[in-house]
Amino acid sequence: MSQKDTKKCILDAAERLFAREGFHSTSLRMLTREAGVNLAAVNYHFGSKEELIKAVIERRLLPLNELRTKRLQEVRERAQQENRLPDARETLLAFFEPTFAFRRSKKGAQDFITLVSRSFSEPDDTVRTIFMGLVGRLFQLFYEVLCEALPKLPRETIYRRLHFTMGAMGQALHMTGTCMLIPPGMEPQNDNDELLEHFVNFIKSGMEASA
Amino acid sequence: MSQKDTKKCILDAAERLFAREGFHSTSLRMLTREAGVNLAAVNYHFGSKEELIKAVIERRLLPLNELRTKRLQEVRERAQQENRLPDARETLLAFFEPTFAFRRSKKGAQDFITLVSRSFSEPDDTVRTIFMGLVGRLFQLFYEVLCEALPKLPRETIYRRLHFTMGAMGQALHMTGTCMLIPPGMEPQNDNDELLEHFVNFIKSGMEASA
DNA sequence: GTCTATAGATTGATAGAC
DNA sequence: GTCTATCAATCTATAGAC
Repeated sequence: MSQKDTKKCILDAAERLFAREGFHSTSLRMLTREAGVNLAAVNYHFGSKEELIKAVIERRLLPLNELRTKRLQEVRERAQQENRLPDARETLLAFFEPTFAFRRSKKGAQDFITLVSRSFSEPDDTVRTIFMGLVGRLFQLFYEVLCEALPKLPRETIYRRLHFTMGAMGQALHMTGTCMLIPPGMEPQNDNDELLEHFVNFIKSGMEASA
Repeated sequence: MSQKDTKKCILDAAERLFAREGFHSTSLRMLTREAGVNLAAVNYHFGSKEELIKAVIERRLLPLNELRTKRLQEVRERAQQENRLPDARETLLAFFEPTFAFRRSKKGAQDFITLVSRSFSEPDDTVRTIFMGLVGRLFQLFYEVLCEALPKLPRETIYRRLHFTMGAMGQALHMTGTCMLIPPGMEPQNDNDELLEHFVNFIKSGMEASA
């Protein structure tokens, strides 16, 4: 197996296991067995278990964040050129369309989503610090464009609502996974576009509520 | 130390450490040292680490769920007696008022909230299964009263929005903890009533959005 | 009921042969 | 780069003295 394949196999297995079993519950033995590589390979290629989780998160999050940042900047610039305020729905879509699209884009994306959704409330410093470092500037931008789109609302109100929104997003993104309520006879709909539509409707209405 | 004190010390320390370090990262050595009791005390009093986490969750959640259930049933019965539909805001408050009040009621409540917020996306079967078993019927009731309050909306829409809501609640409840965005010069407001008010406004608006 | 001591298993990491 | 073998530390759980 080439070096590149080995690294990729480890990253794939780590993504799957860290998401399904948790970071601490996943041992390197479990992980390397699942990846079909030698036990020593993780430390050789990544240095440590901590460096591995960092690599797992960065592999997916860096490109996704770049895309979301670009979309948000476009919304802001288009509004400036047309001498108007950014539209709230456009702003939300700039952030959530790439996010929900990513969810269906790649093998392992659902596992990654689970991993990230949990990072908001992750107790482990390693994981949470890595994650927060990667999304901080993006969230700041999202917050600023939202404030421009909703100039009548106090900024603290938007700030709070953005937190609520991020929590809601976490649930929305892994709704395909475990559902907490299973009303009899109700099949969870997993169509991605429909889910995004429902989600943005919900959030837009909540965001625009009078303060 | 009396038997009762020992059990309580263990429960308190477990609540704190499971919330702050995670279930798997907390060893019995760490836990019993923090509690000021002997290493063997956990297994003597609770049987195993798994039984301990169950006891930690049940101690707080059983009384809280009883209260929320009672409040929801009252909303439903009052509407029936007055021959009208339940009010959406009343329904939301029946669930969230006790929840947010609990957050400030007891020492250790904030740690417990952290623990529970994370349970929605908890990878560990032990924790998630215990938690889901304890809230399943309550969530079902909440869902039903909401459907009665919002008869114009498709039930699947309410079902989805209830998931979003639960995710948002998780973020709202530990907003006192780590904040992801810290816009310069903005001090997070931690007044409980105000947070509840903001939250219910947000959720009510999202819940009532046309489908 | 509380303690010490320890069994028995598993962990992350590394040294050294190939 | 990949492997085996192993170290040193940690873990949960328990046996047995007091």
